Amino acid sequence: MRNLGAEHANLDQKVHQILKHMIMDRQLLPGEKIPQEKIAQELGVSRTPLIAALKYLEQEKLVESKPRRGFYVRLFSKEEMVSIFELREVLEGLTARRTAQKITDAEIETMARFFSQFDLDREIMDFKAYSREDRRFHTFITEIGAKEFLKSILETTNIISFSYQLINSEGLVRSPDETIHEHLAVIEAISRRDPKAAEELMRRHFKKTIAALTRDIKADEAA
Amino acid sequence: MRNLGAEHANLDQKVHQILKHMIMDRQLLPGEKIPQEKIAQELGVSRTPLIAALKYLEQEKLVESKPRRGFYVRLFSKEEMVSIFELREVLEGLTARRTAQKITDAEIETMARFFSQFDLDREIMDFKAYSREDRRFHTFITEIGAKEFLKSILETTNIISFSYQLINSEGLVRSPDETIHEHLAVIEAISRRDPKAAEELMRRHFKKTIAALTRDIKADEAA
DNA sequence: TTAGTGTTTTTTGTATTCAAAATACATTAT
DNA sequence: ATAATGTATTTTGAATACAAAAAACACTAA
Repeated sequence: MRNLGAEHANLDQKVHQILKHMIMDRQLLPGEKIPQEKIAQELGVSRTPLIAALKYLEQEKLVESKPRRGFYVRLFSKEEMVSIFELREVLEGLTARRTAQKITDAEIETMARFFSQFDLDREIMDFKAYSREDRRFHTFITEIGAKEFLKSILETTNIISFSYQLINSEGLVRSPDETIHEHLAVIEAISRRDPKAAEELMRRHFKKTIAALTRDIKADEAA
Repeated sequence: MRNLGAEHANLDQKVHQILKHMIMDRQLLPGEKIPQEKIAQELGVSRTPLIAALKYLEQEKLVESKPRRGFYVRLFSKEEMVSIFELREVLEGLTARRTAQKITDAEIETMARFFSQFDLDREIMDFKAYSREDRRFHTFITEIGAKEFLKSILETTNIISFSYQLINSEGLVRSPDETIHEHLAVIEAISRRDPKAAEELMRRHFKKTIAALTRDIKADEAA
């Protein structure tokens, strides 16, 4: 194999992205061991950048290293999912606050179009489309309100909750008909440039999701 | 050199810890380039685990990699310090809430002894001791209230604020005589097992610090 | 002097190598 | 058959090797 060594600046970031997608797309299943030599060959790189990428993922908690045994795709329990949503509650609350402080008029216009494809009077059937819009919305807010540190944390917590959809097929904990109103309320508060309300509403949105998750867990335990 | 390779399970975690301390203790100064070969030799390891450790630190934002140029100790501006304290506000707020929910009686007793060495009627002169107690307190709360993900994020934001002392020699933004009452209020709320108050008071504590920091920045700009 | 150019040295990113550990496999004894 | 033991294979963690890029240095020409 040719020595790519000095030609590329960042082979491990590339590998990192690929692995992340493999986990998100469930090509690598939770609990599974990651075969280093095999994947390295598939990607046409040596184990060096692959291991670097795996260590990134380890810090992002998407992967776990058992010393002398290798890397395994991480498995999250429902309890851990609750912790992750609690984190998102405070982090995205902060993001919403900051966004309300610094959003531009043009951005407010763009934001107004989010969720407009969905009719409030009719039951939302297309979960996939709604889930996608949900992500787009949270990403949009993040882009405006979060600086790099917060952004990188949010990115990984988001990926975690979306890639480990324990609840239903599209990673939604609650029904769109319930959450769309909360989303619109957040949008409205940000448009008003009301940081306090934006943070409060975003947190309430997550708190409800956490409550739903907790209920699910209790139901499981009863069963 | 002896091949430690297969004897140790985790050389890079060890190197990571050492580097972290070198940054905290200002043996490596912000902006400085990290000489890989030199440090590797000092620690008696090869560049492999050192680079792995540097990549950990990169994700923690303590270090920054300029492609093809090497790793540099990260430099934070006052504005970025504000962002970091905003993060701590919401994260430690969450931690305080969780701690109030699950603290044991024994832990409450231990917690009651925090800051007891300081006399409320007398001006606190020993900044170093106070700073140490401050850290101990935040670490104590974290141990109880934060699960792994939150814990690891808190650890790095803490290190950043304490290692980049822009304000005064011990990394304190405000005077102990001011903050000790806030600390005691948080302790009291947690002892009462009042999650809401604990979170609220912890956040208020940080909000005041952020306000002080912001004032400093404005004063700088005027000068 | 100073700017520009060529040359040497150092450092970087990645591949390769290697000993030790873990695992898989086979063989024998029960 | 099943368990216990020994042997071969694979995989891991880390050192080393090496080509290309960057930095340091030296020399010449304005």
